[in-house]
Amino acid sequence: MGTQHVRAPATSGRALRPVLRATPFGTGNNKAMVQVLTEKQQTELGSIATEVPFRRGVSVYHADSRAHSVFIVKEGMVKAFRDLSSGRQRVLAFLFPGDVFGLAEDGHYVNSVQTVTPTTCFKISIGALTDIFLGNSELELQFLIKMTHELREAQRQQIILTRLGARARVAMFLRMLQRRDGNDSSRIELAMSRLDIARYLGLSSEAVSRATARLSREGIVAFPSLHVAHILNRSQFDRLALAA
Amino acid sequence: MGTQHVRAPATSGRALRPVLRATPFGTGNNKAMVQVLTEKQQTELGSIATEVPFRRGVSVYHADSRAHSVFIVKEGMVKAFRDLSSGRQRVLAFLFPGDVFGLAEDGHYVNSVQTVTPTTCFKISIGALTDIFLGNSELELQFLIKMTHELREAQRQQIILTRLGARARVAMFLRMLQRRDGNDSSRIELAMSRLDIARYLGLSSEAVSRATARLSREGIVAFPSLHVAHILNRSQFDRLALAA
DNA sequence: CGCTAGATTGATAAAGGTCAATCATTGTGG
DNA sequence: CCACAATGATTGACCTTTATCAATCTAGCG
Repeated sequence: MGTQHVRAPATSGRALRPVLRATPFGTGNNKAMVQVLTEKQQTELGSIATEVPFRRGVSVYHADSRAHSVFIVKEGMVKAFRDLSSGRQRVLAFLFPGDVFGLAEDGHYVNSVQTVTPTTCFKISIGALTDIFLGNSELELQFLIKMTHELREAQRQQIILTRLGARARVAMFLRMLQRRDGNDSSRIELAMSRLDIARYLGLSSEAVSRATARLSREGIVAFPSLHVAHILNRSQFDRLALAA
Repeated sequence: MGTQHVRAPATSGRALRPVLRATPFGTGNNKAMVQVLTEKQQTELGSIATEVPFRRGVSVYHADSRAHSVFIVKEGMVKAFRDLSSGRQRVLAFLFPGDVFGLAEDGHYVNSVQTVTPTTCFKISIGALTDIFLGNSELELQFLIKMTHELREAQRQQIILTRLGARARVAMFLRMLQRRDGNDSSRIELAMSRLDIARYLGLSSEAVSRATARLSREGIVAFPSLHVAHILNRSQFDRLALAA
């Protein structure tokens, strides 16, 4: 149990200002993820949120446990996963600042969530959240937009998981991280382990190793350290990563 | 263009009564999908909906086209898919009565949608829908619940698409259809083609053929016709289908 | 500075993709 | 209503890919 429940209620000091990032329904954002909350919405949401810090590699909650809270990542990164009966683990998503997790089904969490890096989350009681929704349908709309966005991400992932070789999967994964970072820098931070990448891409960790080794050998991507990637040949890289 | 736009506004005759099926956030439904709209919500939604019939195998809309409407399946079945640059097609979901599709990103549809069987949909202008959301946050909440539910489905699919053999994937697919039908009958209707099943399961159509042949040879599932499956050995079947 | 978990590399084998041929089903026109 | 054409399904042979097993290797961490 890594949960520390270090409280930081809105009343103590500065008000909390959660950020929610998504691609809105309407035109105008060129499909980019943007902050979808107005200042007013941030304040209202912040008023029912607490800030919870987690160390790296600790559990936020387990699948099938009773769901009391919804979380928004403020800082850091977590993984949402399920442990399969085979003993293996499947990583369904990596969640970054501005991402939501913890919306339940039938009162229970569907996935397990663990931190990958030290992470701070906004924690919001599900009851309080739905209460606020009743009086603030615009805020609620932002959550609807966010969940739609996450559905699209999951569907994109479905495409990657089939009919794509290990090399291409790794390339698309790197591109995903790159776009998350926002900057178009050729330098990409890989906070998660190779094993977690494998669990996310539906490959064995060996296959991930071989794919990175090959990308490196081919001069497309350099890996100066385990947790840093550097795009060397952008055109080759894009050819792989945009294959889908 | 299969769209016929045969209008059936709420004012002409009986009011439309859309059904929205999902697993609510809260406890009490044993994870089953239920109708989440109250009669009042059905009426309100129906008042801005039209009913649109489609023949089988026609396009409802194309990916990346401008999004004007959201759809709810009333009767029949559609598939949501993307055409990949390789020329192949990936089926992301089959949608049944009570399912929603057409929520956009950046003003454009994300997937293409075609009917598999003759289908009737409720068609709702996106503008009218978001307008209604502003004054009816409870109705909006049902859509949030629905999108969360669809996200879970997509994640379940991610699990199936990796680390599961062709035989097990087909078994899980049959089980999914069985649960959709609601009844626990051992008879399952397969309206879609083998090729669409393959596109959904991330397999070649040959692999689907071989998997069904093997299930049949092993006496687990019989296929009296191309579009009907019959579970013969329930325990063996469940062992395969519940593997994830 | 060693220890341990994670990462890499190599050899082998199983699973599914691909290509090719045949069979079945469905829809069409006579 | 039937014959035939066309599309979809099945089966077989072969090959590519990746999982698996096993042996090092390395990077963090105490």
